[in-house]
Amino acid sequence: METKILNTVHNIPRKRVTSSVSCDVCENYDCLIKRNLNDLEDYRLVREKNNLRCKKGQQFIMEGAPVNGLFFILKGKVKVFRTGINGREQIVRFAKEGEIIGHRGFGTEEYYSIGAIALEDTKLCYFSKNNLQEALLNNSKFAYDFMLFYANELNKSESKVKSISQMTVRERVIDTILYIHRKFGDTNNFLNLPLSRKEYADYAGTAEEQVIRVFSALKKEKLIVAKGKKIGIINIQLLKNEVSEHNYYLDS
Amino acid sequence: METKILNTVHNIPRKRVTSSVSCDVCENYDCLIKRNLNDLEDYRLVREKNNLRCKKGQQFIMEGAPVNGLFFILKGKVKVFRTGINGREQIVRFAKEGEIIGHRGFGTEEYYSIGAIALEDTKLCYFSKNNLQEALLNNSKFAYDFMLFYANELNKSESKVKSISQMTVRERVIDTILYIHRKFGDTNNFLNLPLSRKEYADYAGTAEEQVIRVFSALKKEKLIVAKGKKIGIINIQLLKNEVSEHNYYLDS
DNA sequence: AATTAAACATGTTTTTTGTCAGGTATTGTT
DNA sequence: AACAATACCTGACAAAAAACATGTTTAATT
Repeated sequence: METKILNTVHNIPRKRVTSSVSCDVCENYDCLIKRNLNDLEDYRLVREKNNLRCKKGQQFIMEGAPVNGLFFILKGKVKVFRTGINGREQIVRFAKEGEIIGHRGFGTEEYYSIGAIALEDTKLCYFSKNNLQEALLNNSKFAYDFMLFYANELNKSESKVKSISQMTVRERVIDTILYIHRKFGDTNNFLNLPLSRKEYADYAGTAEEQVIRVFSALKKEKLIVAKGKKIGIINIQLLKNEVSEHNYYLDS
Repeated sequence: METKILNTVHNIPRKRVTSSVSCDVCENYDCLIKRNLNDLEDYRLVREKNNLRCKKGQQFIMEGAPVNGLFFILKGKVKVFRTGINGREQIVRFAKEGEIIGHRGFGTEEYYSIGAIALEDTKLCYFSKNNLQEALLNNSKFAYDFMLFYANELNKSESKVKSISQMTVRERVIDTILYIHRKFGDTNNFLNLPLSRKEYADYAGTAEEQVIRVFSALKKEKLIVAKGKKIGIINIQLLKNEVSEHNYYLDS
């Protein structure tokens, strides 16, 4: 158990700092920075940003490390987690292009309460806390956008509180499948983000065996197909129906 | 079951609009508006604010009602809840002087996802969404403060996700007692906010009977005293120890 | 003061979930 | 191809929690 925690921390290859990619040419129009770029070009925020590359499986935020800045995903997929009792991993969310990582530490928190691991080769943009603060305090529209972003995150988080405390294991697993589908979509009817049963469990807040059982049941009921990590949804409506009483609305 | 939901909605005495209390003379220095008052005096936000009075037990936010503004508690205590499956009430949090109610609806949400009930006679300040928006978009410091506020709320909410999914019922009940104690304090060793076992259950995410059982156990173990709704903590350290592995940090 | 309703309490049963133990299949590595 | 490692799967059992039943106390109402 103990070792498991440590495993995720040691032996991490150094992040490579690439030549900085300008925000001007960025394609992520969902990105909060990009959306406000017109007003921000003069700030150090965008001039001094850094780009990082992470290999698949690499952890780029450690739980407990001091917060010096904030990451945006330029390209790739990431899982955000925290370690609970007995080193039990809890996956907070999955993130893709344009999303922010580490913002939870931006408030009064001095240290990251979460860790982040790249699920595939990932490019990140890094903005320092100071530069961010400067931009926010000098641009009310930018600060307002950031505020709305947090407000939405809050809504999602609270929906999750509700789900966890009121859904059954089966419902939570279904909800997780739908979440992955909403967020990452599918190609050839297979979800675009391959996850292990363990990862489904860590997100749904249950044990690996339970996920396996639910998957087995859903396969028998012809609601999904599952070839190893490749999960396909056969009847999304029936799945949605099962969780519809609870406003399923966790993240998008 | 169904009727239970409805009961909370009908037959509500009209809110009385009192002569507006100026923010200048307000004593709630924790209030986000009050803290930024120097920069905000020229905005309609503070000039056009309204004051409302609620009797004990009165609901002043209905789930599903459109969001037109935002409430601050000038004086009193409030419970914020949402209705889950089978009309099962889930208490999101308790709030006191200076705190904001209804901010979850401020993001993209058009309708309140929560309801709010006064737990004692309560005075509220009401700010319209438009005026708030005007002030936020013209004052970066104010927007930044609001952003930080949401960031902190997010941290709390996510801590709660962690707790709920990893704590036992007993731990969650203890955690709730400690939460009430942190937030409302005690006098003569009795918590300042009297709640029913049902309300403890709705906050802790369990059933009334479970809370009663845990209370009984804690009484036998001489960790608390309980005379009806009056709950007193005897040994706070032992209680804290039981939940310390989990970062107990939900709200303050 | 009597009556009713609400809150509190506890024992029992049932359901759900977690854990353990032992498999097989799949994948990756040498 | 052989091997190890990992992921996947299933059954059996134990633990936890929820639901039910029922009784008692306390508070509210007439």
